[in-house]
Amino acid sequence: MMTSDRDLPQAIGLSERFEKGDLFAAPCPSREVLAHVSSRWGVLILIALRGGTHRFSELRRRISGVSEKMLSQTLQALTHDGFILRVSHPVVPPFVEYSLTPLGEEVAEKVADLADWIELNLMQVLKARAAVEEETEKPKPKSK
Amino acid sequence: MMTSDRDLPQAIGLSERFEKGDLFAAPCPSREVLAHVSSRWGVLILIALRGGTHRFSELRRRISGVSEKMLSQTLQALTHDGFILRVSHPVVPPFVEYSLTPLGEEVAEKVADLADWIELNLMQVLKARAAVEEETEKPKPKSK
DNA sequence: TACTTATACTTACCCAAAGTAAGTACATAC
DNA sequence: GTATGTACTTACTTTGGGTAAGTATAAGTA
Repeated sequence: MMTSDRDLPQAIGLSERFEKGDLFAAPCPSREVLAHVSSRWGVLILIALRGGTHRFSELRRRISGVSEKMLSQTLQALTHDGFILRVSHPVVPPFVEYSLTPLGEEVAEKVADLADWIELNLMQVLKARAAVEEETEKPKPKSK
Repeated sequence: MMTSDRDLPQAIGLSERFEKGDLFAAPCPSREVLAHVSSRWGVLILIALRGGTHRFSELRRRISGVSEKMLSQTLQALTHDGFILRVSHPVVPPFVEYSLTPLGEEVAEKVADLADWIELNLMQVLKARAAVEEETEKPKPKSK
């Protein structure tokens, strides 16, 4: 009963049912796209590439904490979605360049806006956390 | 050697080392905050609450596909970060209201911007995918 | 000559996070 | 007295992410 969407006839394709995209609908492909760009490493990759073209190993060094597997995997997803352009030079050792497509630059901007907000307001969040913890851990210090 | 940050003396706390937040640094708490707001359900919850106060069960029905466990868990994380205000009325059956704090409204706006972009440009992404697949699956149809 | 380094990956393995299903306490409606 | 609705939590299973190692090749070093 939670999956009422799945019960209706699916003669028409997903892309026709969601020309505009509806994130609140479980079967809408926009959720997948959002998952890619808002993923832990997707965000950082998009922001890093705003600075221009980068090689695989440059991204790996820039983004502290990514494993090669996840970097590769996330780059593939974003390339597949048309946000990133992958140019491979068939030389040895391998030389591959990644850059944002026009579509990618647009999302990257939105993602960067969000990231910037978080970086700028980090202290406020940390303070809010402390306040919330105080309230919930000792319910009545000396309330009226 | 990838975790060079962990090797330096940690006499000072994280919040002092990152007053401004640096998402590219693995040990910065801003990554955690970003993870909460950009998580699969975090995004949808924040957007849903932009429309005003909602009860737990209302959110559950609105956000197609969330389990009660994940809704509860994500609400707790966002409440803990100070983005959401939880007001519990001690009646039976339970009545709990969730709403955005001023801090929450700010992030929610950024998140909604990103979400809106994705919903609006879904078709472009879907087309880009088709194009990418075509290129990679049949390398040379009849190239020059 | 042999060893090391560097590149851009993939693959096997493991564990933590996410999803599923059921339980809880109480009250109102049928 | 059986069912329903509320806001959760808990136990269990599955999936995804993280870690480490492997791969092919060439230039650099001892």
